[in-house]
Amino acid sequence: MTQPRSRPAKLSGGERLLFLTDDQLRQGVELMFFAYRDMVADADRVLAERGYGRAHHRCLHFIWRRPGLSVAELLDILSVTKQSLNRVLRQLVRDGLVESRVGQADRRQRLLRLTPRGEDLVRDLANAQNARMRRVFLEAGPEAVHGFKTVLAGMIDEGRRAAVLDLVEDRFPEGGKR
Amino acid sequence: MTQPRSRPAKLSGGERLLFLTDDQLRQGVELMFFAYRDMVADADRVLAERGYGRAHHRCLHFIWRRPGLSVAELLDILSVTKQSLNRVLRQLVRDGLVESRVGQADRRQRLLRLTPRGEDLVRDLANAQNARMRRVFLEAGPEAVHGFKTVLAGMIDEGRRAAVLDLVEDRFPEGGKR
DNA sequence: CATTTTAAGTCAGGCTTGTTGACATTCCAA
DNA sequence: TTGGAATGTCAACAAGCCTGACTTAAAATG
Repeated sequence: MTQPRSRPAKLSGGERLLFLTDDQLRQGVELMFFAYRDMVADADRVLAERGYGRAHHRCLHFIWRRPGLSVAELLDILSVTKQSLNRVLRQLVRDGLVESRVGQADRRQRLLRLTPRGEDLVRDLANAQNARMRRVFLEAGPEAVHGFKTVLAGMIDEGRRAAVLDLVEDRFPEGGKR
Repeated sequence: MTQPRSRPAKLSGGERLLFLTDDQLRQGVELMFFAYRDMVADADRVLAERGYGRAHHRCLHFIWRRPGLSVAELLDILSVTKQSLNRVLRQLVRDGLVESRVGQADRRQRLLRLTPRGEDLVRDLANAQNARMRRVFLEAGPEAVHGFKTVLAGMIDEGRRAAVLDLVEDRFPEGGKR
């Protein structure tokens, strides 16, 4: 930091590791900040119309992805405290977007699923957010998208990475759970 | 740069547009969520030791990047309200991490720069965050990193993209401003 | 010069989303 | 049967964002 950014020409043939300078890393971090901010803004607009926030979005999204999951499983995905999740979940149940059933096998559990109205909102949110992604993916091309995903996957904490990728890529190693 | 770089094969076959399915878009969004969350956690740990939050980090970071910028310019980069920024900025000035000087050309302005102690904290924060980026970039390789950046850049709101990329890539088109 | 506009800062109050702590319920295993 | 673990709820608080309504100072404008 505070070093002169030397910039010796472009990536020339045998030039390796030039993409690992502090400057390159900083650019990666800054791009994550700006891109993430603008990405979530799309969904925020839809949420604001209905008086919800990002916490509600995340909650709805992962219930949609794994219908019938327990509160504990959702807690694990979101990495928040159960008290924090519960406030949000209570609103969604009260408003009829999420249904909470007592588990049959273990009656301590509450198993969550979307109601039809919940599915409607999730669809609206996905449409808002996917529009940006679709345009960008199309412009950038499959090569770039592949690199994008590779880097993002690598940024996930090592200990959780496998489980998160199972979720994202729709593999369900513990799938018989409900 | 935004051109699809014509490297055939290498990906999952010769199929076209398969990377634009709703499922692929969803994966992109989810990966952004998980990767961003884990990335900022690195800096959060350093911040928590000193009693600061992410708002302080962003503030310090962009003052470091553009020493001598005005409050209005910082406001524009961060896209928050001045009340919100001011609370944070006041703490940083009080704690001696940021210096606020009256502008010479326009004495209404307050021009911001880091003190040596501010630079120390920025360095610590950058080290914490860069460690993850460096490992990931190294593992993923320059091709993937290029794709990563291309996609992120495309996700920035079109109206602001050019200005943001000037900032990120260290070009200063409006650089004579102070 | 008088007026208007701009830059910055402040006070008051509200919302979302995160936190801890205390507690009730349910299940299971010693 | 009893104690511990898992699950969920209630209450209180903090961070960090927001809006709205000002004030002060300086610059720009007519």
